[in-house]
Amino acid sequence: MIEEYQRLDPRVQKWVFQQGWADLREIQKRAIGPILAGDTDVLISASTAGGKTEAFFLPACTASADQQEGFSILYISPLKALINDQYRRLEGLCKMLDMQVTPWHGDTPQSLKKRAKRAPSGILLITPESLEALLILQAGWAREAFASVRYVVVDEFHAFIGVERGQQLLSILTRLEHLLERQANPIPRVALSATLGELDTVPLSLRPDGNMPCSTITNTEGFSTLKVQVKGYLDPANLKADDRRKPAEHQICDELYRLCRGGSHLVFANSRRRTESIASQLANFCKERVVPNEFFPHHGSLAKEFREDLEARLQKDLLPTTAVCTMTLELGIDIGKVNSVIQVTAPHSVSSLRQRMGRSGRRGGAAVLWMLIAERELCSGFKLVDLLRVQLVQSLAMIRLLISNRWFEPADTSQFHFSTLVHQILATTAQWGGIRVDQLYALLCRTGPFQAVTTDHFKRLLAHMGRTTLLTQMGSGELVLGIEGERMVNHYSFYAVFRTPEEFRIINGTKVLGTLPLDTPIIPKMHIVFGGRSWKVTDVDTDKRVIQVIATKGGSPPAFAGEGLGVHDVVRQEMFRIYASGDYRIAVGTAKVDFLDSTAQDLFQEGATFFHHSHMVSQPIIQHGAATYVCPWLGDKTVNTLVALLLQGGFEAGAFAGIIEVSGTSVEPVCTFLQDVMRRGVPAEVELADAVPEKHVEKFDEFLPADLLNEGFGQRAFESHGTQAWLEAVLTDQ
DNA sequence: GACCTGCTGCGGGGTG
Repeated sequence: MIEEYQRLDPRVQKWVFQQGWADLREIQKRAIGPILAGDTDVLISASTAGGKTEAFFLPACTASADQQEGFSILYISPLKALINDQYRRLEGLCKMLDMQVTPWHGDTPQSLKKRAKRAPSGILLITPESLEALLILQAGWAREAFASVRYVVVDEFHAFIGVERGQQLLSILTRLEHLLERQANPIPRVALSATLGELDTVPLSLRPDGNMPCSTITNTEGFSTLKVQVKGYLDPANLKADDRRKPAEHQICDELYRLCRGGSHLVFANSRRRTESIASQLANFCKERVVPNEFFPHHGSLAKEFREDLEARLQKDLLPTTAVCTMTLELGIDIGKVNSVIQVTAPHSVSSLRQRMGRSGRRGGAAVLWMLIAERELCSGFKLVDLLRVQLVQSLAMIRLLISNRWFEPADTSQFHFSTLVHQILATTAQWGGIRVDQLYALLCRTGPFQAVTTDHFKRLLAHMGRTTLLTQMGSGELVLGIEGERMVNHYSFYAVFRTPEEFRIINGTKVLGTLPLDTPIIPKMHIVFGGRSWKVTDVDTDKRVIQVIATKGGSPPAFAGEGLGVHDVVRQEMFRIYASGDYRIAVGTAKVDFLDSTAQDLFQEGATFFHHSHMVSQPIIQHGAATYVCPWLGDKTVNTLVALLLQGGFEAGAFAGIIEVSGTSVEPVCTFLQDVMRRGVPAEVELADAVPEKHVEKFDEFLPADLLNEGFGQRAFESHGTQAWLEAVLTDQ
């Protein structure tokens, strides 16, 4: 391996020496060959703080240090904060090589942009949205400035796979190669990513037409040691004023105070609302005990200065600090490692749990995960979900899948992304001024990322875009922007492909505390919790979109916006396995490890006992109280499909945590109906979507014709084939 | 019963 190091530019070697590094990491050594060769795409996959950035930049800078004119490295990041980080980190190395580095995003000073505009050179650090703007507004300049680009590198690539923004990025890269006439001789794409699930599928996510081979470099180190404990809490029913029992959240805050004070921890509380509420309770505990506060909230609605202060405090590691946070501290930002990670309420997915756990484990020590789960004290008339203790069992299933099976959810790459296709049709048309239909289809769907879109889809979409004046077809057959299309493309809000709810600024006096996405009314005199403190609303200005507040004591949390996503088949099947065996423990060699405290064990026994008394091992459809329950123990696409079918059949049905409740009926009519559905065959996803009234989920969905909207929505929400298979498996013998 | 990300060009006013 020493020879690999020798292949780096002497000035790069000198920089490595100055860092005081004893040696390069394994992935850094292994990346040198493929990056220097520059004849393949490269996937570099390693855990947080694994040295991925240097693995790319050391050889890439070696290869391009002496190129004088034009950008040589195009670096793309999903976060502005990450661009600023990388700018600081690259300064030293690039000074050594006399290379220019330019950060370029919405907050970058014009002076830096102007300098690069006059004399583009070296490394450009940019967001997909800013790159989109360059292609649309400055295509001629871009063609010159990027003419000799040697590498395109995408940071946090996992954050792009299978989502709208990733489709846009891939489409932009295809358009760039086309603009530079590099189709026959593509620019190598390098993806830097946290460890990914199914590595074999990633190259196609990086280059959908497979027009260049891909080298994969991963580090093999996993968690060295792992300590996990699940703690259960009982939320008392009918609390009275003089009750000595405490609500579950209060018990959890007591526990958090004990576990966290004096150390460095991350508490993931899943919603901004719960994040606020827990952080403010913990801050109160510190106040009551007259000790300095060390508990702070961190989420996307909080003003940047509050977030950055907390990030800096965590990174400096001089004072004990606990961040109560949402996924804002899950990836990317460099905050170092913490003593432990604490998950309050069930995680949303195994992959997110895995990312979070990766934040723990200092200096090669054990990673520590606590999971605090509250279930309600049982009362008469309770629903199946409570009786089964589903939240607890879902958490146990996720821990087992992560640790025993080393499994986590793969990205969903089967979507059409019609909304982003509308955007890319407009963007490409704007970039070229005019374009032929066949060229557009070849670019976006044959070489670009919209491979699932057929020529038939494409024609129907273009016809609709013509009818709604997004596009106009010239006599020559060329497409140009229509009146509505011009209006959209010329507004700065066009460049991003994801939808944002309307936000209000929260202001105390003259100080902006942060922003709040609003979909429920906030009324004057209402009390809210924000930024870890309680406030009283004094004024709501709907024109300026401002909420004025003054400080108070106590108060109920604000309502935050958001939408749900799906639990995977594999998670629900693992839950079924745990219920059926009555055993959640993890096998280590021949021994079985228990990782629950006594309250959690009791709660689990309650759920498992109910499961067995109701014969749910063999009976997926049971009656309880005035309702019948259908329990497929499959992912939310199948659950959604069954609910849609039952509603069409005239039943009243709804689903909670994967369990379908059909009210006011018994097992027999439900079975008869589902057997009938099975014999006729489950309708296609697109037909099920037709019965859903509100299907506008993504930003440009409102510009789709009804048939494409149904097809796209059906694909993301339903699963007909799997539902048919489940019906056949459980109903055939009955 | 979620969560997160991003954005141009131009004109007017102040400062050195």
